[in-house]
Amino acid sequence: MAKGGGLSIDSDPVGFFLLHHHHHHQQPPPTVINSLSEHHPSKRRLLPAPTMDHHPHRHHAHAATVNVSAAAPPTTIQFPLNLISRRDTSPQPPMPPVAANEKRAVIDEMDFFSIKNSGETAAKNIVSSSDDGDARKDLTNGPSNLDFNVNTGLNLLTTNTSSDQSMVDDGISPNSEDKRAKNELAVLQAEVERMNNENQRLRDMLSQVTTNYNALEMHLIAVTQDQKPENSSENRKSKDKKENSRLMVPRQFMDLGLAAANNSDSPSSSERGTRDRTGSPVNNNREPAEVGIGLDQDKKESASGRRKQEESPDQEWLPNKVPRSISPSKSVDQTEATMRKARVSVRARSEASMITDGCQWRKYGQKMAKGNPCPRAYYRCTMAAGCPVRKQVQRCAEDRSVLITTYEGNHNHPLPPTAMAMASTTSSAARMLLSGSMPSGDGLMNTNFLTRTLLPCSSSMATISASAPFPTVTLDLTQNPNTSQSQATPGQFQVPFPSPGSSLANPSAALLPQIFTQALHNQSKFSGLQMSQDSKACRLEGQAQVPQPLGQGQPNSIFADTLSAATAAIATNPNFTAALAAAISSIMGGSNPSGSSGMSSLVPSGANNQSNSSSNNSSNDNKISS
DNA sequence: CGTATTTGACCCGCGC
DNA sequence: GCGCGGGTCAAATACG
Repeated sequence: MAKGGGLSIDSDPVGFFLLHHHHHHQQPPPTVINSLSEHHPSKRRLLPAPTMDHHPHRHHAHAATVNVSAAAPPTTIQFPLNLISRRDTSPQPPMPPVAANEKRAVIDEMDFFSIKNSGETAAKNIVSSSDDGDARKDLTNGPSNLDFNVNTGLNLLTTNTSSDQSMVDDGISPNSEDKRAKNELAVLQAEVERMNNENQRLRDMLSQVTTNYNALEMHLIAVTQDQKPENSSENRKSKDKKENSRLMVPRQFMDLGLAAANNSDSPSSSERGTRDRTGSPVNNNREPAEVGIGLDQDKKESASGRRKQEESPDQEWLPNKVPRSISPSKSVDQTEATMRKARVSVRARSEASMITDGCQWRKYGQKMAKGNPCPRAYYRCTMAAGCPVRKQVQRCAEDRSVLITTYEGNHNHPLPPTAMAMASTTSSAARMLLSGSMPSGDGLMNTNFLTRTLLPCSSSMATISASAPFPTVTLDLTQNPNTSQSQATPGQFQVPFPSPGSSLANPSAALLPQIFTQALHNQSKFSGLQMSQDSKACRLEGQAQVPQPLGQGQPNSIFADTLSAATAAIATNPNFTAALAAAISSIMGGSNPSGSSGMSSLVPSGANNQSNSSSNNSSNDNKISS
């Protein structure tokens, strides 16, 4: 890291300045300098190079740095997401809770997605059991793990109550032993009861979800019928899709995974010209088509967009982005102009300077942001030439142990499975935000939808903020297992993992974004569907999206997917999994002849690919600083 | 020598 | 119109 932290630069300002003059601009040098010095008085020389690591102590806590939603109350909708259980089984070694502000061992990156880490179990299994349609396998594997986990929880509990055998060994009288046995029994009974309750609750939730699904399906059917005239082929496709979804919910999951893996189609785009100041405008037109990523545009905007090319919205993807602009003419432009870049922000406790998300990043800038003593680092994806994806990494001002990573844009290249989760998360979130830009009706609905879908297993908090600068979805992985939900869900064993942060390193944690993504994605599709009757838009979505799973272009599958996502989310949580396995499989079985297969496919599919190839990729994984 | 990082300057939108 | 602040560029530099 500390590559000689900028010693030299001071000397050459002149030459530098000259070179930059292509844009002879207003600002007289002095002003700039002044302003800089003003803003960041000390920072300049003070920050040792890589700064991310150095956090003196907390000073003024202040605004959440990255535009994490926190800012806008009104536009911010919070809902329990629940994807991850903090506790996830993590033999996870590192990271003592949080304490270590001081002596952070300079871990370069927190391995967010690597599955290899510490033989992860649950998540891995879930993921790995794959699509080969061997449902049984999945079930068997899954449950076993699940059971294991559950048991673990119980044990812990019992242990807490001092019911361990070891105690006996310690030489306690038979009497006490009896007592202990009783206690244990009581505890177990309580546990059982709790489990029952939880089951009940979950069952209810499932039924609710199912109901919703049906309703949505009906709705979708109605909608699609309306659109029918458009593209016969398209329609047919969607229809098929629909049927598939209905019959084979599970399959969809698998599709998701595969699609994700396949998404490679866009590589060609890599040649998208140097998006530098020079080329940006020209290339832009084609990019979208080739790359086919709706968000790319955003990206572009961000990258070269600054240069102000913004108003050449390609109609092609325009629909995607600004689907439902209300007043066509103006709104479109405005939307364009205002086009905000959708972002996904992940808050996680980490001592590392950066989380490992499976991509390769190159740092291209670092700046002090107002209100946060910690510098913000800017990274760009380097896995492909023109990849527009950027991310910002910054420590939270209030809690230096929290690392805030904000992603922006879609990758225009194939991603390693390990990177899929985050990538698809960002793209989906962005899409959702953009498509659902309508704060009112749709947005709300969407949110509710999502919320309800994921509610069942909420443990982490997701925040959607459509508020200013950029619409942002924030995944807060720093919070303790959900509040409300946890209580509602006695079945959750929170004991095991006191420090949520550490759990992030777990694979299961890694699934969160993915799950979330799927939900968002589906959801966005849904909203998109509603708003845009333009079949084209639909098509674009189906094809273009790189990271996306594919089968989803079709409307009807949406809910199914979401459901799947939710299920997957649940699956990530061993506790829930155990409880839900049966229920879900039964439900799946309802729509699909083979219940078991349904279940199996559910879990593994999306994640599946990930885990499988992850092993390979892990090596690839970003190596940013070090 | 090639690649990655550092870091001041530049660009641009926004609020006053 | 100006200044602020966020984001990006790219020369200089460090590193392997």
